[in-house]
Amino acid sequence: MKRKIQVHVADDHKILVEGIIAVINTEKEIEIEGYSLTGKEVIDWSVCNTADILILDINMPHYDGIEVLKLFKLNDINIKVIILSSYDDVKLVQEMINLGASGFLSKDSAGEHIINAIKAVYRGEQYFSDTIKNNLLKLFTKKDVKLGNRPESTIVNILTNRETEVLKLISQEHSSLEIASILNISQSTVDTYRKNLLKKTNVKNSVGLVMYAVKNKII
Amino acid sequence: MKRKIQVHVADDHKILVEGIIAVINTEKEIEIEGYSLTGKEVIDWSVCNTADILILDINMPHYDGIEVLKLFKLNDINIKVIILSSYDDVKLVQEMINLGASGFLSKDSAGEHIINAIKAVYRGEQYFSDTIKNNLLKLFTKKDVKLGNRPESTIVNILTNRETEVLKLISQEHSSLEIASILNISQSTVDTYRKNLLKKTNVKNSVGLVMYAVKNKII
DNA sequence: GATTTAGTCCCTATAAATAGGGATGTCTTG
DNA sequence: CAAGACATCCCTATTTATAGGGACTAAATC
Repeated sequence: MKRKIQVHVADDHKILVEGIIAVINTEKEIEIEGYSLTGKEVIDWSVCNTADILILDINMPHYDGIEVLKLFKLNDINIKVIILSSYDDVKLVQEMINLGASGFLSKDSAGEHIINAIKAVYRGEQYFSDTIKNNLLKLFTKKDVKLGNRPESTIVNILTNRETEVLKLISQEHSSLEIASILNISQSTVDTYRKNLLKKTNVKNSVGLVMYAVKNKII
Repeated sequence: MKRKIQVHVADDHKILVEGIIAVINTEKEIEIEGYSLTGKEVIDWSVCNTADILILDINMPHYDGIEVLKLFKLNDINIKVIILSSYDDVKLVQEMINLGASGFLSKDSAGEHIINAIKAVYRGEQYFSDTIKNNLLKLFTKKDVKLGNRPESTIVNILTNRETEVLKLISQEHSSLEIASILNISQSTVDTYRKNLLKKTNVKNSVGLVMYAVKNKII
């Protein structure tokens, strides 16, 4: 008898997890290996897992999806990952591909897409939901136009780790001085990050930064 | 044969909707009347609905849950509503009770709770998920302690119209000077509103104000 | 080996936000 | 009518944030 595709689901919304399990149970070739409700649980589970595919929410308590992926990369854990995202954020997609994610599903897509995504990723292919595909296309066409004029580098602005850290702390209502002491760096450095953040995110002030952070699920 | 409880589900995440439908289908006494994926669809559906209970996400495109409730109230639509929320925001709960909601489920609660919530609300009771219950209790105990000392009025802080206007403009990255010119008042006045907002919302700075605005769906 | 990227730090200024106080007129409500 | 809530304005002073510049190191990339 053919071995079924083993899937692990990680999302902090239990209802959603149950939904995905229900959908997957309609498919003979796939079966649920288990599920996690926090990033921590995923990390613990990953140490000695036997599943083929992990369906991973990017927005979870303790460790979020991106941190999970980073840890996977660090520790050479090679499970295939399908990202489950509320926002179809193209900037995040790029980062997550680099971190080893193979598929991208948005939560507003129908259940049948999960099945297709799992099968595709199991075959070694990449899978993108339609909304994400469209957004990626838009981005690439935009990029080409800009590159035709001048090779501007500020289109796909991925924040650096440090910039993201600072942004998180800003969003937690910390002042530059406080952030400096938390990160053990000088206030000048924090101010530099603030300047770079404003430039990269193309907003006017800290309020804009927070809105950016909220929209991009950084906090 | 006894008539089943008819439930309509409204959430922009189709996977979640399917999950809820799957959970509800395990229960004999309840059946799905249909579902909506946007606030607009809910409004259209509500005009001539036959369902007993609406499970409503507060966070949806076009019209969000709160706007839907407001329209229900305006048009005297009397369906029983169970709110499905990612945040267990107590301040919103209060507003939504006033707008006629009967139940509150957080998305991180298990599927069985949906069944219980539906049955309770169908019987005419109110239903609150555990997290929301705890938060409400906290709020009330806090209130009582304060009232024991001095009748301070600043516990359940509802912002005034003008304060809300200013908060919205702050969240749109405007400076105090800009806000003054937009509202045709002096900058001093805007600064006064900022001070009052900081005090009422109990946050440290503009960043905190924006986070407050986001959490309370003011923007 | 040269270039780029990320992270770090500094200087000089100006603009904006925060903190404390007080004050006036309107309108509603007990 | 007195009390409170709301909206409006002003003053002083300090703290933060923003804007512009430059500069160094380590690591990765070309």
